[in-house]
Order: sequence, then C-alpha cells, then structure tokens
Amino acid sequence: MVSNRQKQILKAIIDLYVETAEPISSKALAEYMNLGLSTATLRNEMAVLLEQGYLEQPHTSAGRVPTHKGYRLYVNELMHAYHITKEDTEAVQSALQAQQQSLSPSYFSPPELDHLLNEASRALSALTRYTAITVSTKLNGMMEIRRIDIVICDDITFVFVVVLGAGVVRNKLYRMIHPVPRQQAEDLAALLNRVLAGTRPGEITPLQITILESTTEEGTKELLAAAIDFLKELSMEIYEQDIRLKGEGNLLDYPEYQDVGKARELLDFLGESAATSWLPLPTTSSVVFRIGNENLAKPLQEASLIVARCPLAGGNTGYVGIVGPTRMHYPRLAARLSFFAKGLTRMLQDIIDEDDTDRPENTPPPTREKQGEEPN
Amino acid sequence: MVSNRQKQILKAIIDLYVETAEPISSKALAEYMNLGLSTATLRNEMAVLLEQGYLEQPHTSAGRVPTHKGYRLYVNELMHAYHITKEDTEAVQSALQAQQQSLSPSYFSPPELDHLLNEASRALSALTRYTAITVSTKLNGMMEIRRIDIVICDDITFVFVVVLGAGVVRNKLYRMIHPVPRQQAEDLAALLNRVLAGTRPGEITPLQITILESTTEEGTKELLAAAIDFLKELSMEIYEQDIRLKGEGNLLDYPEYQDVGKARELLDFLGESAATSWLPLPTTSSVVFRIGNENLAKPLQEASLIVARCPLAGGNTGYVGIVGPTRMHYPRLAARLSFFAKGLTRMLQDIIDEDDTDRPENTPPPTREKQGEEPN
DNA sequence: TATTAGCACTCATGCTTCATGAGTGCTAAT
DNA sequence: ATTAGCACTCATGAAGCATGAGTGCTAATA
Repeated sequence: MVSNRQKQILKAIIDLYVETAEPISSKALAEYMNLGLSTATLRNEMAVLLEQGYLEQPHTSAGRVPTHKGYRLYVNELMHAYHITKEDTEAVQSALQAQQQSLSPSYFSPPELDHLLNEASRALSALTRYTAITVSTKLNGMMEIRRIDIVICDDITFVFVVVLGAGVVRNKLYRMIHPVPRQQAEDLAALLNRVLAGTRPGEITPLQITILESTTEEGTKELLAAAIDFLKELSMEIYEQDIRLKGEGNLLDYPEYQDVGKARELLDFLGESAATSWLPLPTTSSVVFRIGNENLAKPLQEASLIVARCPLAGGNTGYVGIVGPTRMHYPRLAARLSFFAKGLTRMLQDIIDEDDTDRPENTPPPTREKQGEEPN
Repeated sequence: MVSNRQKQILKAIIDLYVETAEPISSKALAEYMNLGLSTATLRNEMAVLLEQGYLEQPHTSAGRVPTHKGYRLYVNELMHAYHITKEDTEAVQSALQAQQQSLSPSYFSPPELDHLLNEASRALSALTRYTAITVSTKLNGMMEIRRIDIVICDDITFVFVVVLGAGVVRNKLYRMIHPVPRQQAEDLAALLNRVLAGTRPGEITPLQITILESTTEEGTKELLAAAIDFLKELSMEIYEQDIRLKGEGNLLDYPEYQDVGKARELLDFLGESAATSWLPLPTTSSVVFRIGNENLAKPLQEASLIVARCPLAGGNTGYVGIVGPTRMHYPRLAARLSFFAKGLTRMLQDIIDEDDTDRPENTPPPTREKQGEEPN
C-alpha cells in the first residue's frame, strides 16, 4: 500500500532526481516540496518507499534514488501531462518543414521515404537529446497494385515494374533460361494487370494465382513464376521493418554513461540490432514506456525506451522513439515524441493526399475505407 | 636529417607504442630492439628525434610517444609490408561470402547494393575493430541506358523506368497537368529508346536533347520535360556519394577514447557528416593514410584514416576505409583493408560479369573499352 | 668521435591519513 | 502523527609521503 502522500513524495523525488541526477536527501526534498513537513517525517515516508521497493540508496548515508519500479508507478499514475512549449512546437515544425521542402510534390519513392525518416530521426535526436529510433515497414501493406508492367530488355531479360498507390514503384530484374517472345511477355503483362490490379500485394488469393496459371500458355510459365516470385517478395516486405538510429552520441552526455564500458555495451547493442524485437510497439495512439529492467535485453536493463505510434500512409504504421538512461523526463519526452509523431503523420498524409486526391477514373476504386477526417 | 639508425629507432618506438599504448622508455626500447646499444645511446638518439619533431614527451620524466610527423615518416618510409595471415584471409572471405549468398544471382538493384555495402561495412568493422567507412556513388557513371519505358498509370500519371547495365533499374513517378493520350506516351517511350539507348546518363549530349525536342509533338512536350528532368536527376546521382559508417562503438575500446568527451566529439562528427569532404579518396590502387593533424576537421585531429579504393562495376569507384586513433597498426590495417577492397571488388565483378556475359544482340554494343583482363 | 656508466633530478602514481559534512536511523518529546 | 535532537556512517577531497620509472647531463671509455 502506498499512501497518497507517499506518492506525492515519490513524484517529487523523481522530478527532482531527473533534474539533478543526484540522490535526493530529505532536506532537498523538504525544500523542493515546500509542504509544512519536516525532514524527519519525510525520512520516515522515504523509508517506507524504500522498503516497498520504489526507492533505493546508493549507500547508507546517501539520499534516495528511484528504482525502476518507482519510475513505473510514476509514469502510470503520478506524472502530469506535460504541455509542450512554443519552442517545442516550433522546433518540431521547423525540423519537419525542412524535410518537407526537400520532397518534390509529385514524387514519392521508397528511398525518398527512407531518407526522410533518416532526417526525421536526426531531427528527433537533436530535439530530445537522446538517441532516436524510427521504424517503418518496407512496404505499406494497404497500398494496392495499380499497375504491373514488364520491361523487355532482351528475349531472356525482363524487368517487372509494379506501381502501387501513392506513387511507390518497385522493380526487379529477372533473367530467364528460355527465351520468351515479345508478344507473349506483353500478353502476360496484360493478364497480370487484369487479374491483379486493385489488389494489395499481401492479399493476393490462391484463386488469383490459379487463374494466372491456368490462363498462361506454356512458353511464359517461367516468366509467370518469376512474376509470382516478385509479388511474393513484395508481400514479404510488408512485414519487414526498417529500423534507423540517430544521435547515438547523445547518450554520452548523460552521467549514467560516463563509464565508457556501459556506453559501449549499449551502443554496440543498438548498432548491431537490426531487429525490432527489443522495441515495444504501441498498438494505440498513446505513448509506451519501457523502463529499465522491464527490458529483456541485458544492455537495456539500465535504459528506458519511449515509443510513439506514427500512422503512415494508408493505414500503415511507423514508430518513433528514443532510448536513454532510466533517469529521463518522461512526461516531457512523451509529449514531444507524441507531438513529433503526429507532425510526421500529418506531413506524410499531406503528401499522400496530394497524390490521391485526383485519383483517376480508369483505375479501380480503392477498396479501403477512408478514415473519417476532415479534408485538408 | 634523420640517420638510418634513428629511423630504425623511430620504427621500433612506433611498433612498440602501437602495441602497448604506453610511452616508450629507453630501457623498453633497448630490450625490444635487442641491438648492442645501451639505453644512454638510445636516449641520445631519442633526444634528436624529439628535437626534430618525430617524438614527444607527455612530461619530463616519461617515455616518448610518436608525433603525427613520426607516424607520417613511418608510413612513408619505415613500415614493412604486412603479409596478411591465413586467419585474415579466411575472415575476409567468409565475411564476403556470407553476403554473396544473400544475393540472388539474377538480380542486382541499388537497394541491394546498399544493403550489401552496409553488411560489408559491418564485416570490416568487426574485422579491424575500428569504425568502418564505405563510400559509393549512388549511380555507376559507366553504365549505359539499356531501355527506357513509360508505365502509364492513368492519363496524367506516368512512371518512367530506366533499365541500366548490370540490372540496375530506376524509376520515378510524374504527374502531368494536361492529360496525355496513351498512344502519344507510347510514341515518346519509343523515341526515347531510339535516341538514348546505349548512352550513359552522364553523357547525354545537347544534340540528343535537341533531337528529342524537335521530334516531339505538342501534346507530349510536358511529358518529355519530365523525362529530361528524370534523366538529369539520374546523371546527378553519378556524382552523389553514399557514405556508411559501422562499428562506431569500437572506438570506445581504445584508451585514446576512454575520455567520453573526446569520444563524443568524434562520434558526433562522424554521425553528422554525410559529406565526404573529410575523407581522402585515393586515386590509385594503393592505400592512403591521413594521420592526425593532417586532417582538417577538428574532431579528426587526433585520429587517423586509412582508405582503399575499391573499383566497382564497370569503371565506377567505391571506397572502403577505417577511422581510429592515430596509434594504429598501419601496415596490418592497410593490408587488411586492401585485401578486403580487392575481395569486394572481385565479388561485385563476379555479379556484374554474370550479368554481362550473355549480352543480348539486340541491344547496341557497348561503347566503353573493356579493360584487358582475362575473362572469368 | 661514438658510446656508455653513473648520478642527480623530475614527476606521475598510489598509498595513507585526516577532516569535513551531508545524510541517515533512531529515540524521546510534543 | 509529527518532529527535534543526536549519534553514527561514509563518500569526498585534500595533504603528505614514499616509490620508482625515466630522464638529462657529465665524465669516463673504446
């Protein structure tokens, strides 16, 4: 049981500790809280919190430091909503706008998205002074195939080109063993369009495959197999995540990582890990925290993660987050992160909208439901 | 003037210092060199080298440490060629082969090259225990255009697809203000092929542009402008460099970067710098060194760079290198780097060759001169 | 003339000691 | 339930000191 007053004390300790990075004494706390309470009373309460595992002592005659459990209680119940300042707003917006300008309005390709998110990471790490993480799927699973084409290089070399929604284009070159006559390749392209246009790569049905296979003449079986291979690869990409880290050096600013050994351990882990297994991905629009030993990975045991969801074009989801020592200003960072994620979403939405507004009549209508939002 | 014996002493000091990371005393030197010379003699010689600026003393009663000037003399004149060990060879080869397997034989696209070089950087940093750098141009300037196609999405939306040598494909989506009839777009694609196939993107002549413009009818002027814009963008990419860094954390292993401030300065610089302005790019096949204060960038003043050239497909050039404290084993690292670069070149050459051997008859013959090498 | 033995001098390093004071836990008074 | 008071703990930093590795210089030696 934690009394209300104890919670207030815990909150004050954490707020103060986050600021000073030094163990909090009963005296400092009394001054900071400015209630009518004496240090002795606070010491008693602190002793209870210590007993319950919300605080710990570096050594007998030192102040108290929050434990991971303490931080957890803090983010769950105690922290105030942080109202981002005008400076925050402006910093985020100017950072995003700088990126937006570099995007040509009529064009949006995966490497460009990659570059954009790279820059966004950079901006985020500069903004928060922590190491920034962004995650996105390689391919947006909600985009349907608009068009498939086969570029014929020679009679055994073909490039499949798939144009998806929002101007995303993917291609892959295949080389056949047996030559394929030009006409047959063109026929196959037409067939692929007929059968697959309007479908999402992840949602191609066995029925469609069957139709393709049964309609295809003998000479293009190999080419069709290549096409199916390509589409399968595309559909895999929907589940592959791109992860980017920026501002690793920021960690070295914090007293927690003055020990080079600690810093190296974490930096190595972050550098090696292409996987997102250690990253909590929030399923709602709220920010998620993973504090200290809540992390399974050893190098993260003394670190915290804050991650926000960031809806990208057409129902796809990206994530932005930060890593740092457990002693971080959770409410402020959560607010900034959330604001940043929203800004990024809006910005990408703008681009997509621009691309989708004048959807032509001769392409199949989108099957997806639009979210009910006011048009821009 | 530096006598021969002084050079030998300098060499020994550097070799020993690289190993121990501690100032070298006359006694340690005498033991290490094992000539019949007394410590007093060595001290005299060391005093001369100190005077000449090849050595310095941390404090009066301490051993000697090589200066940047000392290292420079060392790499220029003193160091022995290092013969890489069997372990080195095997490590490099297994690292490269691991990558090679992940490449599908018939397919080679820019993101895949990017991924490959990323992995190569990783392998290099693991191999050398330094921070690895790889540089490549975004587009190989020697590849000629094999085919241009226009994928028609609707009457105002078009995707240009350019297939270059070695299976590299680029595309870009454009949106017109005025609709373009299907037939006209197809005509333009045919025209573009006729005029530009076989040309390198960087070598499109004003004459070719003129031909295109004069042949094009009024309705496709806008589309042609888009095409030219795209080609211009491609030709720009030839001069844009992609730079990748891996293993930043390795730096923290060295005593030189135990000071977090120093480490942060360098890591920040490396993380920020997308530019290659600070990286020496060798013009010959030999390895280039940039030692300590030979670097203009302040954060690199205490660091050294070693860079090897790495010819990529078709006359294009990439670079691989490492960064670390000035105290590094120059001959060994140079040898490893050089070997690594050669391995990478050979591996990419294999892929390209495989792609070029069966060059079809119906594409124009290459205009480039082949280097006189035995076929694989 | 080149080398070396000898010696005084320097100075980083690590150890101990010591004083300081911030901070605690506990007890008894309010 | 709160608090004043007090003895106790212990990190911190300064000061002093011994140690010894390493030097520069001089004079002897080959």
